[in-house]
Amino acid sequence: MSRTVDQAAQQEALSRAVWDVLAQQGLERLTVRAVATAAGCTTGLVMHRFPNRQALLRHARELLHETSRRRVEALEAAAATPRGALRAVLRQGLAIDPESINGSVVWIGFLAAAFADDELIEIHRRNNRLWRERLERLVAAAAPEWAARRRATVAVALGAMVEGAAAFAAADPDAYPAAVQEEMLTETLRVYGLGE
Amino acid sequence: MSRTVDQAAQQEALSRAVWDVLAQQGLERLTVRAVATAAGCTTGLVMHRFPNRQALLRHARELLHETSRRRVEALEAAAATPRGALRAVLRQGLAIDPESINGSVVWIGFLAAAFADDELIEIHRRNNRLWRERLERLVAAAAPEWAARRRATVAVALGAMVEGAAAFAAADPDAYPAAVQEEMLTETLRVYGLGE
DNA sequence: GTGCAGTCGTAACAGGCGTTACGGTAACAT
DNA sequence: ATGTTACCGTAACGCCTGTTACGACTGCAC
Repeated sequence: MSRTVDQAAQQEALSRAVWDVLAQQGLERLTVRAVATAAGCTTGLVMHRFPNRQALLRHARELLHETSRRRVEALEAAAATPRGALRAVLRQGLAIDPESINGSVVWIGFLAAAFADDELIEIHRRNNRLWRERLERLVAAAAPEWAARRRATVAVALGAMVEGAAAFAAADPDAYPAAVQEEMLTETLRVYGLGE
Repeated sequence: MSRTVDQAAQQEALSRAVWDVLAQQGLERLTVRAVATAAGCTTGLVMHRFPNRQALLRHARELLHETSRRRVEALEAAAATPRGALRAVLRQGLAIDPESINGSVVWIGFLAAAFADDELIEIHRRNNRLWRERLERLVAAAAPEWAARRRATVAVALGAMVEGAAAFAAADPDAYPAAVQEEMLTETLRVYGLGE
């Protein structure tokens, strides 16, 4: 064997650099060179770790999904009640602080990129369907008496609302402050009979 | 004077070409050459009509806002009741047929591009705030007894939900068919006491 | 110590990008 | 008819892109 480095850690660092560039410079400036600069290396390392730019973006996308899935699962496990879990999981999808605003910008960037990359759109669909199933499970736990169809409809409504609010807030944080987003979520859960 | 052409019509045709490229090829392939090809001309005409690429994108963005505003106003005027108007206006924001799915893809593309263009984000904010005010007015007309705060909260909730659903449907039309989106909207209006 | 394999920076490549320059053409004013 | 002016295709410019090739370096095996 020759010199050993932590390849997975390098891939993760490069993926984080992808997120940074996407959040701070936008999709159009998401170049291999910009990612390398953000990661503090050169294109040599980037192209050594990934076969091409597409593979880099896909790995960054997968890692982002995995990261947010883990965060969501922790929230779900820590919640005291099913309704608390539902609210906590939905709340983390909002863009209510600099970090989550960044996350939403990155999310939109990846979505826009996915329309020009079959594999990226596939990753999006797979993870979005998992997200939707999770919401259905949470809604079912929060309102066990509901029929499956109502659960599904409400899960879609809540998921779409959170995602749309995050997009609005990412593009115009002053117009959509945290309090507005939180009240929107609380109020919608309440009228659906899912308030705590 | 010299030869006369309809400059506004040309700008509109080029803007439509921008939408087409954005919908069919994505933001990354939205080049001046691609727009020219889609419009059936050369880069010569594009650069003759617009000082640069940014101005082209901004014009296309403004025109898109104006077009959808006109469509919304027609729907509003044609509605029989305030609640019918609210529902019709929200409904047109969904992605429920090939045309509106295209529109949503374009919307996401412009939003992603706006994060790297100060003037594009300004255009987005201005129009998004107008959109939000329109929803507040429609909610006020549909529920005159509500306090201003509740009107505002519900307007944000409904607007965000529609935008999020359109984004989900654009990325995964099979998973979010028209019926699912419509039921989501109908159900949410109903629980908010805004059903017809 | 020597060989070797993985590491990754440097430099170059071809291709595509936005933009500019130029010139032939076409319609209007006179 | 002629001059003039806007039109817009063609071709080129320099820049930046993703990708490849190369080679110096590094640490392990023996």
